[in-house]
Amino acid sequence: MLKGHLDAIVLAALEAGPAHGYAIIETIKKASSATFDLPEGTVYPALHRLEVAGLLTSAWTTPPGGRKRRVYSLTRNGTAALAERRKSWSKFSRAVDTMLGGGQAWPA
Amino acid sequence: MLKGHLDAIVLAALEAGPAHGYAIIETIKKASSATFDLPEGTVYPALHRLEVAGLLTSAWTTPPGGRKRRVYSLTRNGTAALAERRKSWSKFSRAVDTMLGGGQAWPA
DNA sequence: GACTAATACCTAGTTATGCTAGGTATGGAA
DNA sequence: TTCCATACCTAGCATAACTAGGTATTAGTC
Repeated sequence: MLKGHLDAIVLAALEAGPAHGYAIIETIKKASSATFDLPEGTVYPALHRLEVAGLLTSAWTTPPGGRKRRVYSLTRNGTAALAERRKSWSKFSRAVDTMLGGGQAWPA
Repeated sequence: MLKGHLDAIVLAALEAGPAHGYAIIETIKKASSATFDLPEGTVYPALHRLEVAGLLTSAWTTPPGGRKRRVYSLTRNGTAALAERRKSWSKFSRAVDTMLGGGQAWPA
């Protein structure tokens, strides 16, 4: 369970530039050292949600000699939402760290 | 939304010693500087879940000149589960910090 | 040429979680 | 006696993430 922070992670993955769903999954997997190996059934619906919410836009592209891809980009609102999510993650994680006692319990 | 970490927080609140539901809510509120101001409808069912799962035990007590309280204590399994939760929180939060870019974005 | 793996997308339905919104009851203070 | 804080409870709702299926193309292997 990604525990409500999926949106922030997906938005963050798109901060560096537009990408398609499958690539986003790979990016998240690599960037998190495989801690987050998200099934497609998690990510695709999330992308749809975020697009409906106006935080992303998508466009179908067909690279030469490649398959059709749906490429997502952050909208202005998406960028703002990401900043918001970062802030609330920061607050949330600091509070949990405090509750669980220091938060520095397991280095490495 | 406590995002799946409610159990860890409740277990941690009981680490210092047995407590009843209402007190647990107050403890969590204070310890988190009111970041977590949990409604009773969140905490009581969670306590029941944790008891059914064998991580807590409860006993009704009536302090002299006071109301009946249900006091919860960590079981051996509860203590083990807390350690487990701490570990997975640590892993989870480090991964999210990395994804969101350093995690040190908003001090204070 | 056939098969398999990787790429690339999708959705219906299940599950769990946390919350809303209600309810009960007692003790102390105004 | 009225109100607030304490102290417990539950039914039902909303949402999130996952399972488990499906389609289709390209590249590589046998």
